Amino acid sequence: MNDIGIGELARRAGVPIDTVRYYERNRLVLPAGRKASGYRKYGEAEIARLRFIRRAKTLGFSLDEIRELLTLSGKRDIAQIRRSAQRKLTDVQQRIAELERIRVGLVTLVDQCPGHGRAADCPILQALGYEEDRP
Amino acid sequence: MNDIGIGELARRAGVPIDTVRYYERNRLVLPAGRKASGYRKYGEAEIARLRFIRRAKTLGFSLDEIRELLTLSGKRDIAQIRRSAQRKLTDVQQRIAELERIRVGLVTLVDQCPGHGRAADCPILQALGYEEDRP
DNA sequence: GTTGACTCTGGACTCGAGTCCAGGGTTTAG
DNA sequence: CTAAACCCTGGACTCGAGTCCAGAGTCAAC
Repeated sequence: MNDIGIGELARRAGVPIDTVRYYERNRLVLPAGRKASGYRKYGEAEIARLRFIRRAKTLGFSLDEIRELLTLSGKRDIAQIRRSAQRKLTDVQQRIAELERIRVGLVTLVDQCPGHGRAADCPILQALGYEEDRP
Repeated sequence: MNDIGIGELARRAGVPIDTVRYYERNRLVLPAGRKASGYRKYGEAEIARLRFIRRAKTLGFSLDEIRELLTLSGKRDIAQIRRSAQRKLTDVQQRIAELERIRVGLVTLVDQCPGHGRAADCPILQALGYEEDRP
């Protein structure tokens, strides 16, 4: 079950090989080990990790943020874990709320759009144009 | 209420001035007009638009995608609007679902983390490591 | 009517996140 | 044994999304 090469890893995780090596250089995914030849070896854990990275990226997290997310549970200091996790959590909740607004805007657009509106009437814009004069 | 300059627009929307001009070059925000001097003029609509762009970006949308979102309701062909909006909607729903998984992972981490786990036990990883062998 | 803040254009620069070689070794199927 | 497919390192390249000038014009207020 373990011990797949970088090629298979890349295929199973859905990213290019070069990207895997790039992530390694940036300490996001380390090989489980190396063969005598120097070939990288990976297992199931690395596949999951890569898939997580891929998803988190489409959600707008930077590689730095993803690295943080991934190392959260590997930390020693529990208080610090909780603080970091709490911060990320707030962030994630905000993102969900904003996507929710966009979703509502899109639904409105899909099933009620009169087709005659100015840009200013756009339900998506309306869903997002609110509050906060100084960010 | 209308007729603010690029400086005030930038301040109110929370983006740098250069970015506003950059967005203009890329057809995301056009000035409402120009003064005799050539100075750009903006109104409330542009503030809302810029804020929308800022938020959408943190959600992982590219400028191209955001342009699409913004022009959706300005189109003539209703059928096409509905198709595009439907596609975006699916996308947005997926993002929400994945953020929801991350959120659950973080909550778990925050209020149940035993502090002794291997990386493989990380609730965030677990929340995202699933399905799909070929993407 | 000059000073300081604001704006213009055009182009160069940066930075994150890859992507793509070149020039080699390794593994495996036939 | 050898060809095809895989993998290695190091470094150059790209692309999106800004960011930062230089050199020059404009506006407000004193």
